[in-house]
Amino acid sequence: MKDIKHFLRQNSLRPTKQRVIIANYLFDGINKHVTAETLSNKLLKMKAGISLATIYNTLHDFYEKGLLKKLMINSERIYFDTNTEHHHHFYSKNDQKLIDINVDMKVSGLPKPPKNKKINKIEVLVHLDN
Amino acid sequence: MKDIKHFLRQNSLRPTKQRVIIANYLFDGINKHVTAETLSNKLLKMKAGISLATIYNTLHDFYEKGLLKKLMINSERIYFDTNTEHHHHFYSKNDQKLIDINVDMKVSGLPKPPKNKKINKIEVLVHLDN
DNA sequence: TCAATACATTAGAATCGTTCTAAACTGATA
DNA sequence: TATCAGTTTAGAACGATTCTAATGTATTGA
Repeated sequence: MKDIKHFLRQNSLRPTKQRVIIANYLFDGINKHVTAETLSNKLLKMKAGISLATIYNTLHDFYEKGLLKKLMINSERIYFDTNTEHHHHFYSKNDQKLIDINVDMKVSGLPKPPKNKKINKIEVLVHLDN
Repeated sequence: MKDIKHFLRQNSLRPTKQRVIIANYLFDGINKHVTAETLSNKLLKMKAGISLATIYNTLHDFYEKGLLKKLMINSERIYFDTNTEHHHHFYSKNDQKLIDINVDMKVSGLPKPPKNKKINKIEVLVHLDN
């Protein structure tokens, strides 16, 4: 796709074959949460012969350009989120699945941060049963 | 310590030398956040010759008995928290340090959970700059 | 008290997600 | 279109964690 190439160039990323394929999938307008593994599986199904190393490289390249958000939900794998706006998540441990919470939420009763520290951002993770 | 042995027995854990040493350190009344690595370092300083395997085993044994909470803050290591009450955290990525938030906080504006799912718990992580 | 045994500890190997390496390849540029 | 910086790749390396299986120890019940 032309616009994906343009999009990559705009973000100082050479539109290589692999990056175009991955970007096309990730930025198709539907927000996604992927890990290197889930992305690899998806690409295998699409018969895009992209090596695991490139998948890792590309996710990190995109992350460094601010095209992806990194989520640290559990310590087993790193999730990348195509929704880079500040938002929160439902997390179902059972399904290993994340769901965006796109509504505004307020946290009240927050204590002062420790001396010399400033609050950067507040992350709310809503764990789901079942 | 007598009471630590008793405490371990109460939790169906044999009070072995290693478990007594580790429990004595972890449950000395001061809440702690440890990883296998930080605990290992601490024990090395105390010249308690406890193998890494035992440290992992013990942390998991304590966790399984509900004596520790597992925290998934970043994906590099697993944190164990001696404060097993429901509470939140400040997190300084810079210092790789966690600070308990023990006051009550309220989250408002939460959307309905997805169908057939129930909210288990809400975790608030306050990221600190600097 | 002591032998039997069930449970714990340990060193080192294995595992698994991720990163690194260095050689081959390719998009951009002049 | 030749050059070259940036990219891809297979496979090695890495680091946290788990496993293995041999050795050690707390508990039990006679």
